Amino acid sequence: MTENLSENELLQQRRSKLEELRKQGKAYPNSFRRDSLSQDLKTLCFKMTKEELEEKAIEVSVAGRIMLQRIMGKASFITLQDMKGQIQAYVRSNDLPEGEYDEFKTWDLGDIVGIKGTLFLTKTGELTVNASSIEMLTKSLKPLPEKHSGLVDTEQRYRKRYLDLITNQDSLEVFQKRSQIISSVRDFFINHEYLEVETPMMHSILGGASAKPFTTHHNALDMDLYLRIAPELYLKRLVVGGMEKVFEINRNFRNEGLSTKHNPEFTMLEYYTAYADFNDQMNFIEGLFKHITEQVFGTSKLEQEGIECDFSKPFTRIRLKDSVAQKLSVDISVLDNRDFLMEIGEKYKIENLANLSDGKILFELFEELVEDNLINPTFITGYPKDVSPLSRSSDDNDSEVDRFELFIGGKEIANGFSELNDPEDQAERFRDQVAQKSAGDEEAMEFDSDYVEALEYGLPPCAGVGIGIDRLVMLLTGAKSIRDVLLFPQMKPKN
RNA sequence: GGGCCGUUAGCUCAGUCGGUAGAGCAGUUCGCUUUUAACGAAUUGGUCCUGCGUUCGAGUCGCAGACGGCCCA
Repeated sequence: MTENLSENELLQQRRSKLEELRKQGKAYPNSFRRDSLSQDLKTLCFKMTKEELEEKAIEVSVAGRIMLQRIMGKASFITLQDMKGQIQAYVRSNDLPEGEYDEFKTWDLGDIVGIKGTLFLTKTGELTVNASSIEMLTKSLKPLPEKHSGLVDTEQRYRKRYLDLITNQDSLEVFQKRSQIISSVRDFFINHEYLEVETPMMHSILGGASAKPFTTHHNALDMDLYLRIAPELYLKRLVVGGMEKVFEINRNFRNEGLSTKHNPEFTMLEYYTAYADFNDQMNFIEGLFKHITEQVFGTSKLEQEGIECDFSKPFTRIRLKDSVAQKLSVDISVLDNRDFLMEIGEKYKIENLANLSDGKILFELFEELVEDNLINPTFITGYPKDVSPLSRSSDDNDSEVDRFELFIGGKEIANGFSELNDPEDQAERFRDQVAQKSAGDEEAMEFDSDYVEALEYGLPPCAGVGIGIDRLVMLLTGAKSIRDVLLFPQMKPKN
């Protein structure tokens, strides 16, 4: 927006207040230092009586944004908000130098101020700073959203997240929880001797997942690069290099539509463990979830879609084919029958049916019929090989791979498998991907010969897992949209 | 990509059958020394998302578009 002459009256009023501060040399100072945060003071004084507080006469400096004002003729209450919450201050004309109270009365909601004074309890028992000195630290030129409702307009909440955070406590709490969840994940891995690493975000070969990429260009090298869709192939190179336990928490980019479940950039946890298989990883995940829920929420029991889930108990494990057979109330053996699969596939309107392999049809049926109903934490195993180009083939069934996905609340939360470490098998799977790509599959991988070479040096038997952090945070905070767990979700620019 | 819904004061929202644009909060002015969504009185403030059309007259009806939300693919 361009600055124009007919500027809003509210803005003009505040600007002239700022001009007055400038004249007095009191605009935007940075010499005030606080020594206390709102919630810390409340915790400190929690059990003290009015008399005890008076006797101790605790001197504090607090700072924050004015969220509420109750202005009276010669004394006022204001509510300050800082990073930990809110605290009330009592500003009395008699306790301030001549003229300051009148100046104080021109302060606006949203201004950022510093206050020094002594703690006391009001007659209704609220901890309050009795101001002995006050200072305007940052004049706010724009009025805050309405004080009761906060910022409601969804679009503005995403575009101007700072206003959402100032006025909506719930929103702030989601992001505090997000931070705690990620810390808790890091703790868990570091305690289990994993090394945190960062691998390239810009890839010259597309791989590690099935997705459409963003493309960018490196000028000096005059070459196109993809923003990564997954870190997998780099992390496994590190395992070849002897980093036997590695994890990375970082952004992936996928060139797809936006929805309540998708943002073009999203955060992924991936980790790899040498000398472990997919069964070990399922056990490990159970431990991870128990750790996160207990550490962040203080309980392992959280409600999902109206059902209480206990994350301290072992998760349900069921084979993909069994779950589909159960849903259809048919014997598992009929799912090996192509004609039957075609018939059911038709019934559930699966596209391009004739060109799909049996495995792919089964997979699509699973997504269509079963996925949404997996509310309690459930591991699905026995994935078809042709939807899993990087997974190790199952020892006892050549058409399946040693892979699982974890579903909670009807959403896919984790995907893991025993890694394919046979370079010849891997080369074969890449060739298959390339064929699918030239047949028009935009999401197919490219042949990564450098990766195959790494495998030729020897990737120890290992297993890896990817967990979508945004979805995990949605799950644990009850957020309905991924935009509610991303500070700045992708939006179209206005104008 | 398709369907439905939304966009009115800084914010939260009303606006009937097409006939001068409304409230609460915020702001301004006055009063008020323990209030707490402070209170009482007065008062300022509008690109009704944009464009085109219908009409004597459009916030309201029609068409197109922008942005957003939800659902579906």
